[in-house]
Amino acid sequence: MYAPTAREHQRCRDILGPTMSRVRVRFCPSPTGTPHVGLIRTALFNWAHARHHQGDFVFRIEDTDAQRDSVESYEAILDALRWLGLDWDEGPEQGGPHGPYRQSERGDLYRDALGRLVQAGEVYESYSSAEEIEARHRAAGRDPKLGYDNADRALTEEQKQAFRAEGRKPVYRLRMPDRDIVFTDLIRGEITFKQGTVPDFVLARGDGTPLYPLTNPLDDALMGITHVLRGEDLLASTPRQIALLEALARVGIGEGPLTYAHLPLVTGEGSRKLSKRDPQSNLFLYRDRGFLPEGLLNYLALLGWSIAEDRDVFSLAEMVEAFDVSRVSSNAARFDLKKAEAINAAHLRALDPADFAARVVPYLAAIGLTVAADDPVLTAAAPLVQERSVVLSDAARMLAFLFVDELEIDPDAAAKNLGPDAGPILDAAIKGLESLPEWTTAAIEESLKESLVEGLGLKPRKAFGPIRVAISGRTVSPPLYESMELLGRVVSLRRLGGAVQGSGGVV
RNA sequence: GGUCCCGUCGUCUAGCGGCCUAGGACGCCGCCCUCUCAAGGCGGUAGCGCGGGUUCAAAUCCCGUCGGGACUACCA
Repeated sequence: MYAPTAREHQRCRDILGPTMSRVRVRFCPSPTGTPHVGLIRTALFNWAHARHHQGDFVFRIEDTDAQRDSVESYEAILDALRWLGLDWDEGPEQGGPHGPYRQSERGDLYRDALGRLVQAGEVYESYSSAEEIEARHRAAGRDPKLGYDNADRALTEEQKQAFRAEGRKPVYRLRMPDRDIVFTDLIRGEITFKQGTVPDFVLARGDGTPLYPLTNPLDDALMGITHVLRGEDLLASTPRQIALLEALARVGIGEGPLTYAHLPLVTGEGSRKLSKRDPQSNLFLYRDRGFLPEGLLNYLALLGWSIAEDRDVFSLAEMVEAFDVSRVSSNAARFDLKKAEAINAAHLRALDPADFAARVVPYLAAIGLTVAADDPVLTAAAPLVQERSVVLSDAARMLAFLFVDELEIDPDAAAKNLGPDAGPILDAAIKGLESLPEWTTAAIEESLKESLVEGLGLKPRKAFGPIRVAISGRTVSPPLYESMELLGRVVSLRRLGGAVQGSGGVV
């Protein structure tokens, strides 16, 4: 029977807070571009946190930038989550009590909140241009890159009138509190931002267009979010969000600051954040190659989290059971394709053979081969390639020779194994095989060994190379005798005969 | 420049003051198995950035230093 230790209990309280209220997390991508593996890792950790605590996983689309957002990208994100099996309790195409879940449809809410903040004096109109701010810093001998200097905090009505008369448009800025902002990050511990280091920031344009710094925390408040698990790249914006959440609470929206956990960055080669431009970041490239959702998710989980000291292959269900955000590592993690492949291969090998066969079908289709999931040849051959594959496209490629009419022989393989030496080997093989009473793996093996190893006195390696290439077109293939049995006597002999033409005939 | 985060094998990590002559995994190397390639088995390679301090005892706590990174938009 499970009994939490004192430490686990304390950690649980730290995570849930004193009220132990229902956990609600959110995944809130902006639909720009292709889903990034780092983004998906964030979704995974949020999802796992919600499921572990029997909480809610809210999915929200932050499409407030008409310039960059696209429907393709929106659909790609939904496609990605569905492919991976990360289901959401509230969100697009699912609904929920806090909708709409696309920010482009929440304009009224933002206007209302902004109005309340302005009325309460939490937010003020600011007319300084970037050039003016920089000029003031220079004049005062300060670093010009310091950012906004809070100069418009106390503008009088006359001054504002004067600016408007010049035709200038204001922006709305939140008045930051005059004190340090301290919060406890679930992963990093206590973090302090000194008073005065975070300038008043822009919430909305003069025409009322709400910006991310407003909409993101506001929606969190409106949707009752309790925990924010996000990339470390957003750590620096936390004091602003806390200040906003406090201001919102004062005007009757939400209950103040949330609990934060800043996940380590996912880096690429070198130690830089994995770029959106780097193909390695593109989730769909992994799907196209035939990564399994469970394999990729398992690997992504390893980027910052570990399930146990001596294990790193696990299922999603096991992850949900064990996931504890406070045990996520705080240092950046490099995306390592080799390891991702190894983890995926482990999941691939663990698949039930019929399941594996069914999953290979789309990858056969991708190379132009229409094969039914219950095709007997596929059913028989799938297990032979299952443990030889890292991704499903590997399996499809290895299986292809069984389903093509005209075998295409890899030129390198031919050069290596179908040279002049091959003629006699192929001839001897054909001669032995032709008279076989039964076309079975065992019979084929016996025949080939007899005619080549014993008959011609060849080393097995030397003997079977040409046969393999003639049969499969490649130097790497499923086990030879099984392959020949599956191919059938007629096709096998035809391919061997064809190879003789191409090699021995040249001599 | 400023603010903040981070620093254990090449990489991802375990480690929460004695169980650490630092454990696992990927990678790499070697051997075994073997019709190719895998898988599997066995063995090996390699790490606490540095300097102080606290302590009987530090990878673990503190300070400093060096190094890396993120952010620094009327984008999200």
